[in-house]
Amino acid sequence: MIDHDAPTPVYVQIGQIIAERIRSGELAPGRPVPSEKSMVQEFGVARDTARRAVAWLRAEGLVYTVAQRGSYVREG
Amino acid sequence: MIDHDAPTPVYVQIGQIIAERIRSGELAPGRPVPSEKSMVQEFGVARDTARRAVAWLRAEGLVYTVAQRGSYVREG
DNA sequence: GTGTATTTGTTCGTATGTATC
DNA sequence: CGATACATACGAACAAATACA
Repeated sequence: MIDHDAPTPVYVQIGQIIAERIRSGELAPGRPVPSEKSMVQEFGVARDTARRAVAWLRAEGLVYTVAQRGSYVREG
Repeated sequence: MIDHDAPTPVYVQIGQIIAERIRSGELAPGRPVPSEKSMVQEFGVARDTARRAVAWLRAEGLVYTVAQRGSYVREG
């Protein structure tokens, strides 16, 4: 799943996996994306890495984050 | 603000800027100095460099650091 | 209304790898 | 070779706001 030896940073790999779930419709607009904690568990990474993944998704314009709530798939 | 081409290391330049704020009274004794993160944002450097700046300020005896809390201007 | 769990926000500590000077 | 600088990654601790039983 995650390749720590790949040239692509782990946080980008995770971001791309989530992005694929969005693109495929598995994660529909308005729906919450996995929490940092669940990403830590699912991918076996540090919270720092999970946070970077979410930040990457935000930078890609795919999600938005609400403090103390979570991140959600952007509409449109 | 920061001159990456100067002979003085960037972390020292930042340390001197903070030191000046302390000397001028802008940062009073007991008050927290900017966090590593805010230094990263304000000066556009890596966290590593921000940490070196704080370490420099500690070495100069101007601040002390509390884990998971921050660094503060030394009294006296 | 009260407490507990969840979730993001923020902070410093540590280590590794790469590149440059 | 050593110092500097950046990027990545994991760890630890606490705060604050929200959600829920």
